[in-house]
Amino acid sequence: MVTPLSNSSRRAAEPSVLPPDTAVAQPTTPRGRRTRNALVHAAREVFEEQGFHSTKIADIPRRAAMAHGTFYTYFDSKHAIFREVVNAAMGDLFQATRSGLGDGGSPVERIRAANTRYFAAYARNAGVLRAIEEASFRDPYFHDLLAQIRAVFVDRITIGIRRLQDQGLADPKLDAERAAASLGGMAEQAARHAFLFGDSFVEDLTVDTLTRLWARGIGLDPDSHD
Amino acid sequence: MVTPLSNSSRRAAEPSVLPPDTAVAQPTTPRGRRTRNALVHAAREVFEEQGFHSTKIADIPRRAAMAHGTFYTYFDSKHAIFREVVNAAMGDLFQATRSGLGDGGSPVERIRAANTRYFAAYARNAGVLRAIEEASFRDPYFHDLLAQIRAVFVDRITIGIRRLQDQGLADPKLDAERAAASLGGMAEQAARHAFLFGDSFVEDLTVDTLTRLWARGIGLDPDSHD
Amino acid sequence: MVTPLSNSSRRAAEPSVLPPDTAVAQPTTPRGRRTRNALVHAAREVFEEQGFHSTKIADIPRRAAMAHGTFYTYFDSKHAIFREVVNAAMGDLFQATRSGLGDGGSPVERIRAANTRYFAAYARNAGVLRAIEEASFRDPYFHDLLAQIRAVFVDRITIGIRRLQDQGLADPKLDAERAAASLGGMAEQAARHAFLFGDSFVEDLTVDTLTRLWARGIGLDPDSHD
Amino acid sequence: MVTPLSNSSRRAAEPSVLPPDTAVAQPTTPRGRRTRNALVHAAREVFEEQGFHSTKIADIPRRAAMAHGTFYTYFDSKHAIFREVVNAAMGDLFQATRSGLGDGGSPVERIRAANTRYFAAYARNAGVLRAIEEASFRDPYFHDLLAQIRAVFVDRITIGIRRLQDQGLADPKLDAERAAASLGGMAEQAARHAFLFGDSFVEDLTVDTLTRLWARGIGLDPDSHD
DNA sequence: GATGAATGAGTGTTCATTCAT
DNA sequence: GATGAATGAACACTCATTCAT
Repeated sequence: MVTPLSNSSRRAAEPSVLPPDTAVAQPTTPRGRRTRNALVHAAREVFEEQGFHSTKIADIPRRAAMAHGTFYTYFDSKHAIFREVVNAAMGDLFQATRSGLGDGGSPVERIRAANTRYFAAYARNAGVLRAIEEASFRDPYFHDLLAQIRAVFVDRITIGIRRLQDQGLADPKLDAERAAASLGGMAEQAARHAFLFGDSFVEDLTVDTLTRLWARGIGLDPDSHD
Repeated sequence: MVTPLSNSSRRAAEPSVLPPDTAVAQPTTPRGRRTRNALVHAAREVFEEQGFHSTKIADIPRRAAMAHGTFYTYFDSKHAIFREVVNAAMGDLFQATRSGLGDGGSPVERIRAANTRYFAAYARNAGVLRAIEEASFRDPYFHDLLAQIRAVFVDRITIGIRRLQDQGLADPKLDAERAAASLGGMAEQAARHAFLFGDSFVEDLTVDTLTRLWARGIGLDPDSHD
Repeated sequence: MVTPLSNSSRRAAEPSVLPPDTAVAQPTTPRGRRTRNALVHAAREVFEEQGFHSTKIADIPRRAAMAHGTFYTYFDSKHAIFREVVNAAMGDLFQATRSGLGDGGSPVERIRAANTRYFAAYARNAGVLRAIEEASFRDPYFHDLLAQIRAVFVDRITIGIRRLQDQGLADPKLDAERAAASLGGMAEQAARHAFLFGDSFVEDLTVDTLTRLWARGIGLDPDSHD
Repeated sequence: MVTPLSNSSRRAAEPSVLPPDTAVAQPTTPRGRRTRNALVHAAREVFEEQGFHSTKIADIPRRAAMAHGTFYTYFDSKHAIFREVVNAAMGDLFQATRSGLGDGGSPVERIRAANTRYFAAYARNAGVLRAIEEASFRDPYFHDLLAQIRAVFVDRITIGIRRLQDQGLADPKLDAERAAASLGGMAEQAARHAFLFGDSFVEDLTVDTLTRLWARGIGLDPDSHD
């Protein structure tokens, strides 16, 4: 889902979505570090432009203006360097959707704010997210990664719904976790279409519609301001 | 989205999502027809098992127990035979979600019924849908195909929402088309997770949650029975 | 060379350039004869249009609007059917350059007339001649065939030069046979460029220039009329 | 025609018959240069032995004792490497027939000398010329290349004939360019038969006969020594 | 005889990976 | 470390030929 809502508490124990790196070699010299960074940077560009499968390993050192063989000094495979690219992008996604949340405003306003931040973060990382999705069809590592990312967001949303249920504001008959999965999926799908597949996207209208459906779906009155 | 709602009317003019076939040769003899069918069946199996990109052309005639070259008697490319497989699966998807609809019951019950049929049809064709998604990342033909399929479902849903708005049952402030896209996306995403990615799926609960969110999202009371 | 001059005598013993056919089967029924003829006719068209190597066996029955397999009822190979096509064309070439020759006029006029007939016959069979040349690079059969055709023409020319030398009209220092080969080659090359390679060809001027060079080359005065 | 005559002047502006190279990669290291050269050398051998069409790409790296894939490091296609081979051979042909020309001797002696040099250069490059002719039947690039080569030689001869006409030595009624094309064609055809098709070739006799026909054809007395 | 489907050896091309310099 | 050339397994595609109907 890769979708927000509250998040509120739990600044600490977000499960590590980012598995340990298994790069071939960690550079020991500054020169080595520079080369490695240049490769990762080039890789992000190439993956964004060409997607995962169309990217040939040779494309990456070529983009970084270095010799083909240099790639293998630092990475085993396309898979390995893509992990690095993904880790950076996912860090941004989590940070952006977490920071400055959960404070003021009515529940509906907080849903709207979370959705707005979510769309912004998704848009920034759309190229990488697209490549992850593409890779996930054949690569269990990236499949699981996406599942973990979604779980984080679903957890956040679940907590938010439960709190609203506890406060008597949301429909107590809803299965909070399943509702969170559904609503998060709705937001993710909207973002996928807007940013991965290039469907027309009018931000305000989309966010507004999503927020109305979401709020009313769980039993809030989207037009109230309490 | 690949999601239903009503549709009721318009049994006739669903726009053709299935582009004209461009097969290399149409067999003229029964034997040829059998061989071609065997290839298409084998292809469906292989695509379901291995996805689109991992499938090598040679896998298909091998699965059908015939010579490699026979493939090229009937098809130009992996792309060409996959179209055939896809056409059959999409035909089922449209038929199943269309037939026997829109009749009795309250609006909420009709939403529930449509979602139930949708999930069933999606499950039957999950393997092919997964391969289409995979192919769509690199192949504009399949990208557009998915867009067209979604458009058909969004249209159906849009019409249903508009009717409920006309009847004073649904929130008139909703942008019907955008709401349709969002709700259809919610259902599609749920189906994707359940059937493409193997998330746990408890049918009744998922359909129930979706239906509640959907109904209340557009302003219906999910617990009313009118 | 494939070039004329006199020819005069020797109506009989022209060496057989056309080797025995080795077709797979000679049809015994009228239907079979029709089928076989249709194949040969189609083959000529296809070879003229596409040349020898580019022609695929399947092209020939397809052009003749019959089943692919029928080809093998009558011919073993592309080579075999091409022989048939070639035999017919070579027959025309010999007949046309032989008939109505050697009669009236001065020696120069007879040379001019022979060249004119030669160019006409070459033009009629240009497509086949081009295909023969193409085939001759890899196929000794057609290589030898061209050599034999040239030999016939060179023989004719040699005899003509010898007669003129005997009559005191041509340079007695010339090696008649080698001169015949050279002059025949000059005419053949002119025809190749004009008809095989599509160089510009102004018939009168080309024939006139060739005839002047040829006549004066062997010692005749091209402007005398005796 | 690929035939000389004088040329004398115009040492400079011979039109470039050799189109720009379109090689895939130019090696940057000595090792790479060695490999590429080895491929070109091997290719020349293979093309000379087997002709153009019978040569399979795999034959070339095999002859050079390297891996199949190495071919594609430097060349796109058989066509591309053949261009390299051809460029070298054509360079020799032009240089050899140009250098040391036009100096001493009577006009007839200069024609004889040019023919002698031409036959020698043709013989050195016979294998490549044969392959070019073979390729030219299906490949416009090589067809045009042959046409350009001939045009260069015809130009040279035309200029020689015009000079002799201006000096009152050659028949003023001759169309110089067409005569050049004819005489050049005669020489080329003689060379083709001798070196491409293995006809018997007695150098002195052939050159002598050609020279006599050529000289007398344009109006010179082959037995005069002025 | 005629048909047209089936066969599979032959060839071209790509690209991840290794390795000598 | 960096370089870029060399490798060869993997895969796509063609087409002459055979053969059951």
